[in-house]
Amino acid sequence: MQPRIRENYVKAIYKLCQKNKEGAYTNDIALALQVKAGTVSESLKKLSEEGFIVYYKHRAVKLSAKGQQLALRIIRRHRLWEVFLVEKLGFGWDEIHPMAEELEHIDFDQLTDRLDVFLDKPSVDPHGDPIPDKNGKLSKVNYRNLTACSLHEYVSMVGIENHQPSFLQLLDQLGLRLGTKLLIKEIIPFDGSMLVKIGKKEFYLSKTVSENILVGPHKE
Amino acid sequence: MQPRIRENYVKAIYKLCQKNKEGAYTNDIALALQVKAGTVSESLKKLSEEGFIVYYKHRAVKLSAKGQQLALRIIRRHRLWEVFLVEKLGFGWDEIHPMAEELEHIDFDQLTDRLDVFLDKPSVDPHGDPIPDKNGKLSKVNYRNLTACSLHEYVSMVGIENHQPSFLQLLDQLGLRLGTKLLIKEIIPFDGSMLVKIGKKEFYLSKTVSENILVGPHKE
DNA sequence: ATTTAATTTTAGGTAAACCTAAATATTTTA
DNA sequence: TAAAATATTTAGGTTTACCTAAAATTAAAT
Ligand SMILES: [Mn+2]
Ligand SMILES: [Mn+2]
Ligand SMILES: [Mn+2]
Ligand SMILES: [Mn+2]
Repeated sequence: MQPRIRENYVKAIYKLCQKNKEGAYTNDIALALQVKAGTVSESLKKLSEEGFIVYYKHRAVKLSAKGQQLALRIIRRHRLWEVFLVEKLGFGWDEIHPMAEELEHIDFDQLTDRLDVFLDKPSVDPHGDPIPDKNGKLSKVNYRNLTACSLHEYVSMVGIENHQPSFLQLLDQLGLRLGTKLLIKEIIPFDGSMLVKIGKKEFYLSKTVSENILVGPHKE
Repeated sequence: MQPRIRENYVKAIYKLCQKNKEGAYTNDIALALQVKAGTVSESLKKLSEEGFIVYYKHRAVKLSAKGQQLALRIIRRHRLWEVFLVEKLGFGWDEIHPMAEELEHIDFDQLTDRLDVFLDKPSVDPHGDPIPDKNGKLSKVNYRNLTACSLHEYVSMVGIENHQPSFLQLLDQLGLRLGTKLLIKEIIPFDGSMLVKIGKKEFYLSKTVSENILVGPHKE
């Protein structure tokens, strides 16, 4: 199996396993990779033979230790390149994903490690997602969803749960970026929206928006 | 035809055309790409249909205008990434080729152009090779071979004609890099070697070495 | 100008990653 | 628990980039 294709499968399975504890389902993998389910079945057999996944027919698949390692290497590269694109080349966080999707497949340990040093060993990417270290260790963060916060809480935006450009552009427009502090002034029971204060401005965030915002304590 | 494969063919043909004015021969392309001649014949037919080359059976092929454009885009990306790897990540000029060989295929105009700006629009790569501009224009340089220089000439190293790591490492060892000034103290008729003075040191360069060194006038 | 040698193309085949559609297995609903 | 719905796998087929070996062409050497 061709490395780039293997990598895309392994990464997709990794991401799906984070949502469904059970594992990744054939149809979901097919959707993620934009191929047909039959193709996925074939590929799963190969990935299993190669030792990257644990696979029993008709059951959701999980990554093996070897598969996890590979997934974390790809995610490390993806996120480091995203930092590069934003910090060094000045791209917006809504523009970088397709480029990182290609750059992540370039597999030279020296390149990754030197890039890491060049970027000052960042711990998170421009979307607030943590970057695995050289050994594939992923610092687990304890982010809360904005909708889980209580009235009058004062929090800081640390991540997002939706990476669509349109969502990122909306956040830009609202002046919401990583590190932005916000105070919850009011929670509207009717539609779940909330009134927040950011800097000097106050405005409403729809539930759909706040559901996709992750926050941490506003320790200063 | 898959973009990466097309790009490797087009680049190989471009390079071969620089040597043989006639064009690129099937066998030479096969050698450059490490495939069999039969495979090249097939591919040439496709590249011709796609309009990247001018192809008559049993004749050496040349790039069309469209093919040249593509070649220069790839070469631009290759050389810009090489500058990045050396200037920003601190790699040696003997280590970067395989990485650039992969990076050159990442095709986002914005990425290339911003990288160019980030690197201060370099005009040459770490090997002294000129970098095509955004419009594919390649400033043609007028380098002379060191062996073509005369006794007591004072010149500056501006390029090389051999990119093998072992050659680059030898130059490192001798303290010869781009911009190094050298004075030709003596030319030995017997083996074509020359005695050169670099800084305070003097030593002999074999003909094999000096044949692969390109120099320009030592204007200061 | 032949014959020989070298080069290139063509013909026929393989393997990988995809597809569609039929068959099978699992899960849900009645 | 049997039928219906959903999910997955399998079977058979396509395309692309590769291969080998034979055939055809071109170039070189008698
Ligand atoms: Mn990818
Ligand atoms: Mn990201
Ligand atoms: Mn390449
Ligand atoms: Mn170079």
